[in-house]
Amino acid sequence: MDAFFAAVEERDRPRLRGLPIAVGADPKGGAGRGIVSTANYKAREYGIRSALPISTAWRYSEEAKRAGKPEVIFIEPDFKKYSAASDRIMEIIKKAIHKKVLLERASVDEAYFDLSFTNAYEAAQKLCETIKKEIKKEENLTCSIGIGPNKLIAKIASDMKKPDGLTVVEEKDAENFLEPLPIRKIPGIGPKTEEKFKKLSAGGGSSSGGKVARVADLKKFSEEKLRELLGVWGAELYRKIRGIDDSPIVEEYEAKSIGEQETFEIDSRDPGFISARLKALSDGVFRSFKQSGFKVFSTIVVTVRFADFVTKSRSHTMPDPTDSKIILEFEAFKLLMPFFDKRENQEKKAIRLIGIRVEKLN
DNA sequence: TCTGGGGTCCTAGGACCC
DNA sequence: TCTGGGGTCCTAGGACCC
Repeated sequence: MDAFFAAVEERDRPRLRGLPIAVGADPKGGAGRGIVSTANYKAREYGIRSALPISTAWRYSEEAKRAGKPEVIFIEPDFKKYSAASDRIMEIIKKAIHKKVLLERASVDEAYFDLSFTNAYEAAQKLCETIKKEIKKEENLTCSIGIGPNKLIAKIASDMKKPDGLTVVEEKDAENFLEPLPIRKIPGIGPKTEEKFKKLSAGGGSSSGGKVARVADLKKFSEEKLRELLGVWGAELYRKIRGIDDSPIVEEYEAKSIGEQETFEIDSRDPGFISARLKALSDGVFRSFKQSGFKVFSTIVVTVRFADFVTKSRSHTMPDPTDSKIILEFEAFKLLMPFFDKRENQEKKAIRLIGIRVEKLN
């Protein structure tokens, strides 16, 4: 889906049509914590995009206002609404593919489906055009679709002509399609890996060659070299940049963990306050755990992020799996305690965030 | 710029077992 | 005397994705 959360809000509030919209944390007049979840395309012209601190987005909006442009509309996310829209969109796709093939809901606004039953790229394209039209008609939302020989190519293709795009990359063109792309376009290459390669020369150590910026540059590395640089993931990457991906479409998968975390409005050193928040988070996690249908959990993880963003976690695996809310709270509290201790927290740093998560679910 | 909240997967060291 | 090799589980941290 294109700018999904923002698009839903814009759709539901006709008076906002055409205005810059940022869905995310409450900006609180520039003092808000948190980030932008989704910016619509108008807001992107202001430099506002996903993951931008909401305080920065607020500043950009103020600057635009002074320049005589419309100010940004800030909206807090309504996940229930997006999830309901997502459900309806998935139904539209299911209907279009006759329920006979696999549909993987990769996230609230992203899905993979197997179009090989169409037997030809042209027919697949036709079907996707129908799906786009149907989503536009039923939900008044646009999406961008990529068609390719595997999930990797399809995903990258879907991003090529946003918004409202449809991109087809046939198997024979896959390698040529990838070569000119910045390496960041490969799912799994994030900011750190991009930086790492920027510092390397494209010759894989040889003196010639510029920086490794594009997939074509990455292809000069041997599989062994990529493995050395990135471990197991390096070997996968070697195949990915050649357009090879045999990951299957997975209809449903089981959760491996359930957790909640919370960034405080103001960093805190108050054990009473922090413990109370931990209890509230435990309650929430326990509720989700119960709803999930799992019967027991074995491991509890408590996370603490300090004011300087240094993040620590402590975990405990119990000898016997449990379904007890009391045990969850008690063990979480035991894991949190050391962070109030002088030895663990020598400078008595204030705490910015705490989180709790349960794992080893059964 | 000053960094959310929900997750997944990988790595590396240490304990422990045979 | 001073010590193998294979494997699993636990813990903590880090990178990444939407």
